[in-house]
Amino acid sequence: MNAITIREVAALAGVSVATASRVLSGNPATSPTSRARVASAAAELDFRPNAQARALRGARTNALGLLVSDVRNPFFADLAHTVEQAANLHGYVTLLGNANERADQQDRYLDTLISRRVDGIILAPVGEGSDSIRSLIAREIPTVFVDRTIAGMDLPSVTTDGTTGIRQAVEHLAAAGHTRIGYISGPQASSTGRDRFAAFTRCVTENGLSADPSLVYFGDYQAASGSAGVHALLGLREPPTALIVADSLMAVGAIASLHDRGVLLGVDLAMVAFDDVEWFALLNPALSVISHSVADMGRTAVDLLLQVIDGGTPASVVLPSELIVRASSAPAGTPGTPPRPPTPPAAPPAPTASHNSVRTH
Amino acid sequence: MNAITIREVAALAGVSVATASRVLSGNPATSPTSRARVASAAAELDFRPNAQARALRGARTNALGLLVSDVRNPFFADLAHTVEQAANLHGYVTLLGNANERADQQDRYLDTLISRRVDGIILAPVGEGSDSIRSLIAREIPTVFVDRTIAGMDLPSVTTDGTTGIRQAVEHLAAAGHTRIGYISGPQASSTGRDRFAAFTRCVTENGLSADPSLVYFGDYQAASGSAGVHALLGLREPPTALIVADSLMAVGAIASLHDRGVLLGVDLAMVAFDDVEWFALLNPALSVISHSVADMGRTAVDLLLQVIDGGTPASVVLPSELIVRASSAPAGTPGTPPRPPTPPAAPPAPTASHNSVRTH
DNA sequence: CGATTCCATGGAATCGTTTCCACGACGCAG
DNA sequence: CTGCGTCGTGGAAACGATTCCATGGAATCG
Repeated sequence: MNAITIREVAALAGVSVATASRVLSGNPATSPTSRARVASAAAELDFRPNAQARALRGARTNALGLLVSDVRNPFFADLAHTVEQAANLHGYVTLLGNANERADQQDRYLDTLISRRVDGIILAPVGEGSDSIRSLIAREIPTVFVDRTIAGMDLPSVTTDGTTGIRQAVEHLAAAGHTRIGYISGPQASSTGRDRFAAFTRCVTENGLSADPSLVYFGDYQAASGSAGVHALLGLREPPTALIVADSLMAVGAIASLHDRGVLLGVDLAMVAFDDVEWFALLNPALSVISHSVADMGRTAVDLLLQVIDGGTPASVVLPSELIVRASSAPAGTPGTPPRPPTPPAAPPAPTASHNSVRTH
Repeated sequence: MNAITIREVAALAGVSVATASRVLSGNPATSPTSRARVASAAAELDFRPNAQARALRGARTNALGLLVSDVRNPFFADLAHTVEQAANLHGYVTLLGNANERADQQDRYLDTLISRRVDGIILAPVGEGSDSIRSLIAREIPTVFVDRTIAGMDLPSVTTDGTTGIRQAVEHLAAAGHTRIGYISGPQASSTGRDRFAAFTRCVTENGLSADPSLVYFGDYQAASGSAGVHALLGLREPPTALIVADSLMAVGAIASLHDRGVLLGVDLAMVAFDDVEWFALLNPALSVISHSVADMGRTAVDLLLQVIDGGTPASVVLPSELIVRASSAPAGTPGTPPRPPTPPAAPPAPTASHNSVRTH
C-alpha cells in the first residue's frame, strides 16, 4: 500500500503542490507547460488522488448512498442497477447497502453512510422511522425515499401508485367470476404494505366481493411468508378462489407452496402478483402481474436527489402501475373442488394492457 | 450539513480533543470521569465521527469493495448478500459495485475503490485483465477473485469446480438416451466460460456423444444470448435433444425462447442449467440444475480477503458443484418430432443428489 | 520523606488534498 | 516610463480525526 501522493507528483513535475492540485482538478489557472508536465508525471507514477483527503477539504464526496431493503429481491436488484447507471451519468459513485428487511441493519448502514459523508441518500425505508433516519433529517443530509415512505417524514419520494393496478386486478378477477379473493399483504409497518392493502379492501367492497378478514394474510415481503400465507388461506373452511400477492418474493414462496400442495395455478386458483419480474412470464402458466417501471423509479430517484443536493425542494413523484394479464388468472374454477388432473391451462383472455411499462409523464 | 466535530464534543465535555478521541475510539488510557462526560456529550450532540478524516490519519478504512459482474444476476445478488453479511460480522462495510459485464465500467469502479482506499477488494472479474487490475496488484491492494479468475494473475481466489456437475449432467443426459447435447457456453474470455466449456467437451467425448462443434453456441452470460443460442441450436439441420446452459441468466433467455417456439421443456427438449436459483424449481417442469453454494463462496471470499489484509497469502479454494435432477431433463423424445400437444411431464427420475448444497470442508 | 513509577491529560504534529492569499512578471494604456 | 490589471505560481492554512510526546499529580516504594 505504497500510496503515491500529490507531493511526489509535484516534485517529479518540478512544480508546487498547489499547481499540481490545480492541474489535476481542472482549475483553469494553469499554464500549458505545467499542465503537460503534471499530467505526464501523474501518468508515470499512476497517481490516484486520495478520495478521503479530497473529501475532507472540499465539501463533496461525489458519492451517493442507496439503501435497499433486500438486494435479493429482483425488484431492488433492478433498482440498484438503474440507480447506479443514472448516478454514474452524473459523475457519482453509488454505495449500495442492504438492510435485509431489518431495521437494525438499516440503521447500521445509515450510520456508516453518514460517517462517510455521502452527498445524498436514496432510501427504501424499513420500519416506521428510527433515530438514524431522524438524524439524517436533523443534519439536513439530502435524502429521498424510493418505493416506500415513512409517515410524518416529509422528504421527496418516488413511489408507485398501486391503486390502479390493484383495482384492475380485482376487477379482472371479479369479472372472471371470483367472489372470494385472498390477499397476501406486505407488512403494515411499510407504506407500500398499507397502501396496497387499503386499495385492495376498497376495491373489494366496491365490487361487492367478500370482505371476509380471514382472506387476508399479513406477510413480511420475504419468500417464507408467501408460503405461510398460502398455507393459512387454503386452510380456510371457505378458501379463496383467487389470490393477489403484494410482492414478488412472497409470490415465489406462494407458488412454491402451491406446487407442493398440487394446486394448479390458473386452474384451481387464479393468481396475480405485484412487481413484474422477467421470469414470471416464463412460469407455466405464466403469472399475471401488476407492473410498474423500475427503470423510471431509479432514474427519477436520482433526479430528485440531485435536485435536493443542489438546494431544491422537488415535489414527490408517483408512478403508475398496471395489470398485465397472463394465464395464471384464468376464470374461476368451481370453488371448493379438489385439484383436478393436469389439463392444459385455459387460453389467456386478451390482455387489457401491453407488456410495455408505462412511462412517467 | 452542519457537521458536528470532535472539537465541539470535547468542549461540551470540558476535556481536550485528545481525550475525547481516546474515549471515542476505546483507548483504555482514560478516566471513568472523562469517559462518562465525553460519552454523554457525544450522545447529546449526536456526534458521528468523520470517516474520511479518520481514514486519512489511520491506515484503515474498514471498508471492503465487492465488484460483481452483474447485480441483476441472481447468483451475484445472493453473493452480494452473503459477502455483506460476512463482512459485517468482522466490522467491515461493503461497497458494492456493478460492472454490468463490461470491462470499462469495471475499471471505472476499481478506480473509485482505489481512490477511496478500501482495505481490500473482492472481484468477480470481467475480461482478461486491464490496467486497473494490474494497478491493484502493483499497489499491493489486498484483492481476491471470486467465481472467476484471470489467467496469469496470481491472486487468491474462490471458484467453483464446474467439472463434477457438468460430468454428472452429461452422464445423466447420456443415460437418458441423448446423443446430441447442445451447449450454450459462457464467453471464452472468462475463466468460468472456458473451464465449463472444456469440461463439457471432455465429458462429451468420454461418453461417446456427438462432438459436433455446431452444437455449441457462445453467449455472454446475459439473457439475450440465451435466446440467441436456442435460436441457433434449434435451427440446425440436426438439432440437439438436450441442452446444457452455462449460467442462470442465459437459461432465462433460453426458456423464454423455447416458450415462444412452443417447444416443451422436458418433453421435446431436456435441459440443465448452471447455477441453482430458487425459482428454477418452480418452473413447470422444474428445471434441473448444476448447483454450487453461493453462501460458502461468499463467506470463503471474505475469509480469504481478511487473511490477505492481515498479511497472509492463503491458498485458493475450489468449491464443488453437483447435479440436481428435476423434471426438465426427462428421457429423450424422438429427435426431430414436432412439438406434441401438452401432456403432463414425465415423472422425474430419482434425484441423484439432495437439494442441500455441499459444504466446503 | 524523597525518589520513582504510573497514568490521565493536553498541546501539537500528522495524514493528503484544496484553496486562500500574496507575490512577481508581464503586457498595455496613459 | 510608470501605474495598473492579469495571470501563473508557491507558501501556508484549513479540513477532522489520531497519536506522539511532554507534563503534572497521585500513588508506590525504599
